[in-house]
Amino acid sequence: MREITLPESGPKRKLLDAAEQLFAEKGFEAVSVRDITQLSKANVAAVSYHFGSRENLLTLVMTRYMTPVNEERIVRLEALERKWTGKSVPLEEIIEAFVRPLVGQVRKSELSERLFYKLMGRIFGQQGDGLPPQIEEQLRNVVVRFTRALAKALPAVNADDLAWRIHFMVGGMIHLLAHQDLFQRLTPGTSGTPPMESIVSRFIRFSAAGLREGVEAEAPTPKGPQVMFDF
Amino acid sequence: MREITLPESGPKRKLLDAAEQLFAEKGFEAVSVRDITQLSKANVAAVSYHFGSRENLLTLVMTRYMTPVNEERIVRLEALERKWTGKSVPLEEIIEAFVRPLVGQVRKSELSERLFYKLMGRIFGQQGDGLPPQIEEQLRNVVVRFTRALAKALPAVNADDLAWRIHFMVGGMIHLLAHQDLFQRLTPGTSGTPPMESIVSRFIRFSAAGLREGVEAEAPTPKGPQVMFDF
DNA sequence: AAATGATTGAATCGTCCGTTTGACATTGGT
DNA sequence: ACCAATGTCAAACGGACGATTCAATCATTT
Repeated sequence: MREITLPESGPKRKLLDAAEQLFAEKGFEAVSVRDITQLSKANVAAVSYHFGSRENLLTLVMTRYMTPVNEERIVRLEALERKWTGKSVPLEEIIEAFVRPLVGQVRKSELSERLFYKLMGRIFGQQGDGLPPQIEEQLRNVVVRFTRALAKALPAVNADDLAWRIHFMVGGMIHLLAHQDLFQRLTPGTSGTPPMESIVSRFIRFSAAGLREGVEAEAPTPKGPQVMFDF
Repeated sequence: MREITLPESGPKRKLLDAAEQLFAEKGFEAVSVRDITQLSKANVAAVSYHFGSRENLLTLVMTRYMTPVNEERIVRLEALERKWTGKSVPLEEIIEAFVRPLVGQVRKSELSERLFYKLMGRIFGQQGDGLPPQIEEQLRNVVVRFTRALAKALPAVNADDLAWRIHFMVGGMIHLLAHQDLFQRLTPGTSGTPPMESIVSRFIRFSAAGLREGVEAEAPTPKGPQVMFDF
């Protein structure tokens, strides 16, 4: 699993951390290099000097966590396919392999949980314009691989239907990341934000139900107490 | 149902149409006043003259279809509650009342279907920062009303769970709008874009299944042929 | 201590932005 | 025909942007 190596301290690291924080808070287009250098108490020229250009810094921020996430997704999926050779992989485990890596990367950043997920959401939301080509390709690969796996897990669902259902699921995930905080403001009745783990668990159940809509034996999953995932 | 009145032709209308097109294509922040006036063959000063400021034009574009959509959502929901007084409103009909108004407004713009939905998706995606306060309030109201209705339709689902499931559903809808075209590039195996109507139908089924996940009598809906909605 | 290369700082470049100005053209009512 | 209101236009404004320059400073090695 490739890691993007960076100095643990120093001005370069400070710039990157500031950039991440501001990008997460205000979005990629709304942050100037002057904002970044001001927050990290560096000179305006620092970004050009250390990263070459604002654009480079931007793709570095985007790549830094996104690439490990996408690689872990593939690794997890392949592990599942190895584990269930012959048999079909349970739907919930596939979805978990898709979402879980996001939770796993959160601790590797200096950002708060809230900002980290927001940053991830913003990156995913850029799909179609503004994403570095490498990430676009990673995402395409991930979608293709997971679509194949889900098709195997749901042979009764026609290909077009399945593709759209995956589309909806991905949308739900992006929204969950980007607007986790907004959720509170819109639904004041609910109790405070639960830990991401329990939200992910809810997301997996929601998506699984949506994906297997209309399938006969509605759930081959044991209906017992929920210790299926350790969160 | 309030309408935003605008001249059917003239430079003001031309500016607005150009603005809508460009905002839909490139996003709100990526379009300059000069882009707009150039496309509509007007002078740079035209936007300031006719709309006061770029900001005003922006909120006008955002309000123009969004307000009717949100109002129609409420109207439809109230109609459903009248129709099913006493009984609980079927889940699918509530979701339809939530999504359908978007399809209804598409013909009122000069934009192609593709661009119109993209514009709507961009507006929804701005939630949290950059939306005119009036629209934020409309959305909050819509979410509250529909949450109440869905809670009645799904008494077995606990409030927190339901709120999150709605959150996921909304995310799916936004993604569907904003990245309808992206869907194709990511899943090349599928046949060409079906009409929005059939996508909406798929979305309703997906969301309904996700919302009622874990509920005992899995579907009180007739399992017969699908003439439930006329699309 | 001197020399060398890496980093910083202040100033400045050219460009694009939204908006304003003031001269000019068009229109419609009297 | 006149005038006032309305609309259009090229030009320019001040500001923010990303990037660059170049001298000053720092750290490391010799």
